[in-house]
Amino acid sequence: MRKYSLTVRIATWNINSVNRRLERVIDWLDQTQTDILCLQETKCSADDFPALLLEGAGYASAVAGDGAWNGVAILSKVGLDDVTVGLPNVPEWEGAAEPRAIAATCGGQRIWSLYVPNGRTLEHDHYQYKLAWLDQLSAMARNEMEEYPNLALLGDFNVAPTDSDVWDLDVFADSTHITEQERQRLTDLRNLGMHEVEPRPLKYDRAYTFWDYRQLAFPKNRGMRIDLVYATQPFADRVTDAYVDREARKGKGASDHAPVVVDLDEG
DNA sequence: ATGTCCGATGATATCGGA
Repeated sequence: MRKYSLTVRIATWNINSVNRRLERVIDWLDQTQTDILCLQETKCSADDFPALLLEGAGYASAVAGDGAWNGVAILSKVGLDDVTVGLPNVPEWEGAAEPRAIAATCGGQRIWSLYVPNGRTLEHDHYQYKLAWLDQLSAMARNEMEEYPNLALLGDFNVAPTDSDVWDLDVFADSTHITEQERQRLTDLRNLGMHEVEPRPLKYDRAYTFWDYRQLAFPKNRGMRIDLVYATQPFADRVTDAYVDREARKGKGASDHAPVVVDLDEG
């Protein structure tokens, strides 16, 4: 339930296909009274995005998408202005710029919805693409911090910030998501003066945000915390709560990610 | 409670990606 104080509720959720998940997303928005939702892996073109149905639910949409893969969006019922599609100087994958970043100014906040490349394996070109992409993310943040005091980067970073953010470190030996190189890119964001907004778990010790669909990973809590929020100091100072809504990972028809929710004092 | 799910394809089963 909403508190009586003035709060903006912002969330990020990798939904693994917006069209497969639309009813769930709209129900979740209604239940949680979320004001701004960053989506990743919408897996649909901007033209096919269900903007009218979301508008019926009270949300304006900003969308980047070109088909079956990737795709990001921002939904907002507190304003959606100055939309920017894509990172400046974004590295290409196989000759094309992928839809992995979108920004908008929602109320008083500058919000980015981000889907960082997975990297696949350490030997794969996709891993170098991931590192280069994260470098451009830092470059964007450095520039936008000057213009927007209340800036936040939310999304699926595909990086576990610490060893405690994966369920079994041994399983990830020689894998992406935990390497020093990837974590250095998160350190780069902190060195710019951004702060990680760490969500509290609603169950268990760690606030994982992703559990593989396979091998009963969710019931066994074999998860990873890879959906992250980085914010400027003025933004971070307004945070009154942050948590992972693992309930949204339950049941048939769930995404393999749970939403990260951030409550912000409107001041 | 749960032993995968998504979208695409010379499709109606198989594959890449996650």
